[in-house]
Amino acid sequence: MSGDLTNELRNQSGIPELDRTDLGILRLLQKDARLSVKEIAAHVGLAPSTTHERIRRLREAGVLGDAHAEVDPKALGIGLEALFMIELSKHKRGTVDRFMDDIVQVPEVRSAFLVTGRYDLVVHVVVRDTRHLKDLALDQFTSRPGTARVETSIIFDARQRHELPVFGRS
Amino acid sequence: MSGDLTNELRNQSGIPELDRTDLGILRLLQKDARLSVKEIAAHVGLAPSTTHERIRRLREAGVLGDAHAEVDPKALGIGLEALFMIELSKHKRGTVDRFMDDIVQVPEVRSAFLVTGRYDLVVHVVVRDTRHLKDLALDQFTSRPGTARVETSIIFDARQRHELPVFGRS
DNA sequence: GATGAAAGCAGATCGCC
DNA sequence: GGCGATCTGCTTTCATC
Repeated sequence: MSGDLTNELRNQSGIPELDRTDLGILRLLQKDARLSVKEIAAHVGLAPSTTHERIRRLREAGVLGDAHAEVDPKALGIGLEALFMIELSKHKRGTVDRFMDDIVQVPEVRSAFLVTGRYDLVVHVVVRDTRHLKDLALDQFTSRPGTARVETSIIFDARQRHELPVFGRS
Repeated sequence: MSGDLTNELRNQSGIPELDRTDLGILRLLQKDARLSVKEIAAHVGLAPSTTHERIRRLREAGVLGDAHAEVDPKALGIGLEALFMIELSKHKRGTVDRFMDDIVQVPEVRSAFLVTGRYDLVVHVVVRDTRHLKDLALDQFTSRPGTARVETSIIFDARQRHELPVFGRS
């Protein structure tokens, strides 16, 4: 491992310069992380060895992160998903950071957002059924110190994009 | 390929029975989809060939889906994320489904949830900056037919879990 | 940087238990 | 269903340009 290689890729803002090929590689791996180097090479028009080196550098620079497999929630007994919209009573840094750290440890929590606006937190949870949702809301959220109010929104339909857009830097 | 193998795994509810080993494999691949079959085999205590067959069956049954690589948003010029909380004026099936289909095609949209409660939709978007966020809100959401009101919540902090909990079926 | 060749290793198949 | 041997093909490295 050479830290110097990483620095070569980075400009003063700490963000590596990415060319069309890099962006192509990132796009393909966001769509399907199980693509072989050979397949990616064919798509971006380079040799497998070159493509392999590009991928290695993108990983080393932290631009390309881990890959995560999707699993069918129903197969795990997840029958219901919901959003908790939460208002906090205290807004001190320590309290809020602690709250985020704590709830992300709750198994049913899939993601948590600290936001501006009417609510302070939006938390996406997965549960077995409505009974489970009630228990989760009461045990882990409504009763938590620092929580002023929790609104529960059942999720009827969810859509996901796995490819981030590219805006460049100017 | 044999469709019969899939059916062997499934019970009358269309969900395959999963044993401890299957759940272990799913847990590992959710955490890191790039683990080799050999590494997974070592963790679950089976031979690589057996583990390989387990993984093949989980994929065939649709329990194990695609894998997606994470990319650093900053490297793509994404400087800001937000949630749009949307109230619709029409709640007919066709209108709502169409709305979901449309917005998930917008490059800045990362996920969209159709929910119960005060709002009808919660949409997670990624943008370059506040100017970009304003343009996106006005051009793609506020002005869209069927939209009654849009509240914008800037995301200060976001946490994600990649491992789903297991609730079993009883 | 990119390349092709070589080496090393993982994925995939199969007969057997 | 699980196992180990086998074969194939990909990943990874490296000398060369």
